[in-house]
Amino acid sequence: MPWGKMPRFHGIVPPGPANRMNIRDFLSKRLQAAMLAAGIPDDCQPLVTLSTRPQFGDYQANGAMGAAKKMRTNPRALAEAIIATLDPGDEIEKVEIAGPGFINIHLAPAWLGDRLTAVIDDPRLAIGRADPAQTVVVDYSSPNLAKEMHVGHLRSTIIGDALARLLEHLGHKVIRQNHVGDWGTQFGMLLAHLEDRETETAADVALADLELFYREAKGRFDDEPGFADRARNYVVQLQSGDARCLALWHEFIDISIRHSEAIYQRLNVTLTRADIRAESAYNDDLPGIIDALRERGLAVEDQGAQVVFLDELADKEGKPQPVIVQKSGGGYLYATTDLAALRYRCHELGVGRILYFIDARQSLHMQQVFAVGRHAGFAVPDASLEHHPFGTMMGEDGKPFKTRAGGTVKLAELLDEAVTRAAQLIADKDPELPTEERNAVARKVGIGAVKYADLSRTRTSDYIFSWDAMLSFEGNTAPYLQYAYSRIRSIFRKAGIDPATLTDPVTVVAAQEKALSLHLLRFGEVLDQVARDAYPHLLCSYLYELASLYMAFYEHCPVLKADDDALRSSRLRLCDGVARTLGTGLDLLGIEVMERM
RNA sequence: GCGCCCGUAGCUCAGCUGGAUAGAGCAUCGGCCUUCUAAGCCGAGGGUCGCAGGUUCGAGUCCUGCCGGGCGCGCCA
Repeated sequence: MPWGKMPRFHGIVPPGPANRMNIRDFLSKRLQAAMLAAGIPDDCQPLVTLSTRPQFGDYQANGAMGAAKKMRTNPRALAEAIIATLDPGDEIEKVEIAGPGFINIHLAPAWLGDRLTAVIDDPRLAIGRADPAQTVVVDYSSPNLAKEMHVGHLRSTIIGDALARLLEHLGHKVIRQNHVGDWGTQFGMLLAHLEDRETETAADVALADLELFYREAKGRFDDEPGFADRARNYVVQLQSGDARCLALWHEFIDISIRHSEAIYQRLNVTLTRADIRAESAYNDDLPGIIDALRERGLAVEDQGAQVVFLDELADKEGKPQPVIVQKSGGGYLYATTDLAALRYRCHELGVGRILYFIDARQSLHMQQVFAVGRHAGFAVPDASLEHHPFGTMMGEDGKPFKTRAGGTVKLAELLDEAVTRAAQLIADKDPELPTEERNAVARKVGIGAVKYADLSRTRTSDYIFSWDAMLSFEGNTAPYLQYAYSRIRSIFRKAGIDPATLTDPVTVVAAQEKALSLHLLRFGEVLDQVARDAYPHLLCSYLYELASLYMAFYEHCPVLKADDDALRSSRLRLCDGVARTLGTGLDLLGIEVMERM
């Protein structure tokens, strides 16, 4: 926005239903204004953060120390000068100076209660819709259709889905792109094997175990004389559009897609067949990509291949590193396909932002695709191209993950085990739950635990796969959050109250209520941060802390048996706010909640 | 050789533009179910934040070097 068109504020407006400013930003602006009034240069930041301990208030401003250094003055005296000019309004109850010049801010409980009441009154919990909305492509999951989905596919699928849900919730137009691998040499191998198998049994039966089918084909490819040649011949025929090969290929792809669809459905992942835009969809575009690169002088022939050398991809000595876009035999590579996909997304889908959730090992590849894509004009200049990498899954020995047999753990097996264990636990804890409900709860708990175990880790780090951690139902896990939700719903069920009918204000009295209120008011801030940085673990941490604070509140503050009616209705509303925040947050992570568990 | 990521409690991990006494979960030990679901709550022990320098009033966080682990670096995807 040009400066001239900036709205003119005659004061710093506190957060309210009409604006989405979070408390920290609000306090920052209020502090900044006070600093200016105290004669502090405007390049000094107030540095407002959450306080580390209750005795240091709710928020603290650490900017006085830095400013004092710049001004060569005493930091405590400067802090005094700042709070002398600070307008506390109705929002700030008390401001104190501590240590070398920390400014500790205590918010007014009455204001917190008013603010929280407004948030709870809002069906969207004061989470606004982006204006203008952005068109965002989220590229995720993208399994190889030659094989069955295994635990290694979890990260991209689940993290990508969480971001797609979140961006949609924030009002953006999200286009999911499942860039499945359905093309290339390995499919020749599978087709040759499929053709042989089809004569003896139905393809569906042969493909009941995709992984086994792949291994059989691979085995024949490596050992059986003549098989590899047949496989390669299939690839050539496939790419030249041979009808019989295409029919066979379609049959295989269809079965493989049905498998991944079944996994998505079990995982509560929003991807559908309509979101698939496979590698093969770009097959006809590939010659044009090479032509365009050559016309612009970007691709040159080198050792028989078409290669792009870019200065910005140079090594330390300034020697440009190669990006091969066409093999010496004329074949295309996945860089070529990714460039075609990039062009399609930028020029046909018209995106403002593309998020790729792809393994960190492909960082260099993504960097190359982005760089070449920009130079070639496949990417539009104002589109944000973002690779959000994730780490490698390691075994318990700290080395890349393999099962004892040397293979991978199938996703379907992991999910089965999770649901089975959850069902067992429910049978022990609550044998009276009707069978149908028990199954539904077991599914939500088991699947939720698996997803949360993955989502709650920092995306970029390598991580260790452990059955126990994946299938734990205690501590910082999805079931803990679901349990907190169910406990709240149980209160409303017991009281026979529909929380949507409540209109009473929240009054913040007990310490547990204050901590809970402050935390609830940070929800929007966390969502914005996750939408920007694509780190779902931040939302997990937020929700876990919310549930923790609620559990403490639950133990210490009776709701239905509160001392008086006003307190009772205030606490009921607080419960409702927590339940809806937990429910919304978990839904954005693709994790379901339940009325009882 | 070059590049990217990582190294925090016995184990698995957080640690938000550098802030005050580095936090959780699991595991261990001790309490709490005649009161809204004990998948819970309260408490205890457990750390030279890989090592060494540097910048800073202040470093787990920033810079340099080293050690250790993972990954990537021309015709696989």
